[in-house]
Amino acid sequence: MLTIGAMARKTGTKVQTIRYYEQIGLMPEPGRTEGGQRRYGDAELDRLSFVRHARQLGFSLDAIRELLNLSDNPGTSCAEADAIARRQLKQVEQRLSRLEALRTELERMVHECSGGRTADCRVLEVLRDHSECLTEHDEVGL
Amino acid sequence: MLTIGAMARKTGTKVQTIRYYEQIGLMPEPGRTEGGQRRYGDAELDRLSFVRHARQLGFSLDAIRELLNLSDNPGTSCAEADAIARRQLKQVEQRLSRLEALRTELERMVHECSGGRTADCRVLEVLRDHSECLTEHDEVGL
DNA sequence: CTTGAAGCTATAGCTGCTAGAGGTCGTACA
DNA sequence: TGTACGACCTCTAGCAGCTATAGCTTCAAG
Repeated sequence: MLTIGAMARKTGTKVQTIRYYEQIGLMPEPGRTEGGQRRYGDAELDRLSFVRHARQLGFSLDAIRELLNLSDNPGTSCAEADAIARRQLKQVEQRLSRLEALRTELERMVHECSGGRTADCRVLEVLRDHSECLTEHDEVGL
Repeated sequence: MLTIGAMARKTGTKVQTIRYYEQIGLMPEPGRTEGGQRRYGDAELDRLSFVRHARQLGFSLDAIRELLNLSDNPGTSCAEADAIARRQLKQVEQRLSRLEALRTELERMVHECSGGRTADCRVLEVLRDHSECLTEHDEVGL
């Protein structure tokens, strides 16, 4: 039987975060000692690992909830899990291309700065005048 | 004289967001009509454009506050603005490499899914067992 | 003079945690 | 058996950066 602290150590999660997952229904309510402290078994450890791993891959808590449901019903088609993963991949790709545009723009800003006075600082100038941008970059969004 | 709605349209900002920027001191308190409605001039429009553009480039509101201060004092050295931009560039580069690792991992998950039952869905399997990952991907962080 | 869009304030909510206060439990050691 | 002390408990508030709602007032066109 694992304490919440042991769970936290094994999964690299903060104790508070585990309690938060319980609160929002991602983790089940565990058993308690007589004094009211949580005690976990291996199933809960696996579930928490699943959640953490999915978070590291950038899945939202809502997506993870769905994935957990699918994982709990092993007979159903995996098409849905696949769809969720594809959606996530698409998002990551979109973010990547936006970030690449930003990198280009920032590099240009930084390389053109000659180190003089702010009056003619290229960094500030570019920020002042959007038309100087080579790329479109509307919304960074995560 | 521009209404808040006109400002919003011209800069692609929500009206509420402009009021929010005023509240946190990023935008100055504008003049008002007798009835209490905000009226803006060109200086405010420029400032808001600056803020929005910097946001699109991923700068935090705190960084923008600093950049605005520098922009307001044209005599000072632009070294600081340069430093802020470089910091931002570094962050973007870090995010890029993390996202690239995620993309690789997600692609692998998705490509290996054969479309069967969730019992042996590769997507769920990978999530269950972190050791199957080829790359390290601790923390996505924005 | 009326109508309706656009403005106003104030407050709460979103995601995904994280931190703090103030108190209780569990266990190892003397 | 007592006690010390770390780990646990609940509850609440806070972070970024907005966004949305409710309930009201103002502005400008017809």
